[in-house]
Amino acid sequence: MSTNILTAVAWPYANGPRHIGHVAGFGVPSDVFSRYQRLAGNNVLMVSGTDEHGTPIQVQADREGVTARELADLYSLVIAKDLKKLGLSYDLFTRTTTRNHYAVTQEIFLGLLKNGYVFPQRQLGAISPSTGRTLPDRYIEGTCPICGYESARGDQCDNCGNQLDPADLINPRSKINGETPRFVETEQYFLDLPAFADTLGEWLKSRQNWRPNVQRFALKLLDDLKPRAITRDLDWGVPVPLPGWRDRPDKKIYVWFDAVIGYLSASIEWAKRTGDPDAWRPFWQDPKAQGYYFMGKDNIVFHAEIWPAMLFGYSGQGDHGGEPGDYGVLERPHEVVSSEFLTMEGRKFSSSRNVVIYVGDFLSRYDADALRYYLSVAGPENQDTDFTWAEFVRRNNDELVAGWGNLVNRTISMTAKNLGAIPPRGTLTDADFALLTQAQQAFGTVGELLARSRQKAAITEAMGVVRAANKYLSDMAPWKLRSEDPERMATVLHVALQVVDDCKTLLTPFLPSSSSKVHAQLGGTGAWAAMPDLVEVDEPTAAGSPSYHVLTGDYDTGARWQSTPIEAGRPIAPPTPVFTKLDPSVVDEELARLADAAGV
RNA sequence: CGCGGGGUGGAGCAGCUCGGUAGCUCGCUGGGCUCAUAACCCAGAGGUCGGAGGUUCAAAUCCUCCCCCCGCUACCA
Repeated sequence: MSTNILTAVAWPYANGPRHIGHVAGFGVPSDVFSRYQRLAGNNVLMVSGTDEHGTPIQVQADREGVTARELADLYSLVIAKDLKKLGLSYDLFTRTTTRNHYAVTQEIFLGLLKNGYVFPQRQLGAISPSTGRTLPDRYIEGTCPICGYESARGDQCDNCGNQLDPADLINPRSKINGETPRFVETEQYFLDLPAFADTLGEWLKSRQNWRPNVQRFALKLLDDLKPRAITRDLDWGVPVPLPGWRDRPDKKIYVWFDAVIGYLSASIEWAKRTGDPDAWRPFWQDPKAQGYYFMGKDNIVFHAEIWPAMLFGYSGQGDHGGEPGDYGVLERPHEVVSSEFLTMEGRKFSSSRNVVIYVGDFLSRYDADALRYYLSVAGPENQDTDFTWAEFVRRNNDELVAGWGNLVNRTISMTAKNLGAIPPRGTLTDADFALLTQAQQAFGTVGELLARSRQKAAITEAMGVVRAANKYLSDMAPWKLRSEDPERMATVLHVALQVVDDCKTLLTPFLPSSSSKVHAQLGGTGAWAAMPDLVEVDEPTAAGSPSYHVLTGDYDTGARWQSTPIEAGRPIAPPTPVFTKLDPSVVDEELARLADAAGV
């Protein structure tokens, strides 16, 4: 009995390349989870895409002298290529600028409106006089009316710490171009969040097994629910689907409102591409389906509060009641899996200050699995963690290479040199049996940890089997048996090879590329862990729209989360190292590169 | 009193929900082995768990107060 599992991965924002902190939050954990669930025999739909609307894209486009669309085109592709290189197994990684996404967003908006959860209201907001666009608080600075600090932000003074209203700033100015913002009353649509206070509270309290910090944080948010504007004065975004609004160049749907709808629109797009337009429904409408949402902690508010509220409202389940829209009653997140933050050599990642390592740069110099290993074993799963190059090199060399890589290498090398093929096994001793049992039981323990998103504990457990196998080889010393007792040597190698094969499977969610290599070195045929493809596509049902690139793939290779008996007789060739040992000098090189970029 | 997370041997972390001789990985010291990308295995040194107080037969684990670090504060995961 397999479960339908929706892996909903936070949508990277396409105003520039993404750094390793981003993929630590949403990328690697969601892929580890999905790959495990597929191995475990569940139906997984993993969707995401680039988030391409909103002011920051527009601002960045202006800065680079291109249109918002051109900027989004550029970085959407850059990001997709990076994620492909990391081996993230999206069923569909698309974009928010598709016709399909616009249509789904507008349907959700109208459904909420019809049920009374969206209403218009006038609001005082800052506008850039030169462009007529909304100027978000964070783009406004001025002199603090309380302490006189000259670089106070629109929402808060960094000097005295007081919360501010941008309209109160003395000499307010735009951080984009220095002009003085105009504060005008404009009409916007609002999402009636207070109408979901009870529904959300009940739902959140009923959630089991969430990471406790996430659940606590989400519940706390409910204490202060206010209606939230879901439109903006902006010409870059999804049109508001109402008479008198649809064609207005200065009113669009708020980027966050459309971004979270991406999970649904991407599922629908995926279904259309499979040839069964209804294929998305089992992942969204079946109460037994499970949606897991992966993100960094700054996104909790959108996934544990706003998105569920939207789903409740669309399904007619808030204080105002209502009827479900065309998509029917939609299921809420089963679990919001949020990571904490990764810092960089003790400092916060900052693209603007060049305290950053971009995914693309990283992967041009180091293997994807080296990064995936680091992020899995030392990532910000439950607390903020610091990325240091010294730690990266150490983890790579002392754990990945010396532990797992060496186990593979010594076992296969000995087999190739002495036997040339997987030997049959003779009578098993207690020690043989103990090791084989430990490996088999690991499928239960590691699997259970992965299902609960305890990935650090899971990979640590898997590496424990690697260590046990290395110890087993030392204890058995098969190299001494070559002349004394070749038959016993064959059995020892058989056991070791079996456990290497088991470890390969146990580590597949974390290290898909290298597990595939091990699979091949053990004489396995066919693909083991499939990788995503980057393909250029057209809109499924909107002829004439521009084509675009998506990530997709067929990930069912038949691999399963279990110990599979190795076949005696399969030829074994001398191995080539699976992992690359790094020279300690890369630490200094990278630190120099970083200092150079930051202009320190 | 804005909110959240954290302070455990040299480094990175687990344990704390359901209190009972402090655990893991790495590093270090000594030894073994030589199949393996000088990798692997064994032994050992090293912490009294940010500080103070309290509850208890017993606290890293519960309560109170304080100190320090990090992040968030709503279009930079």
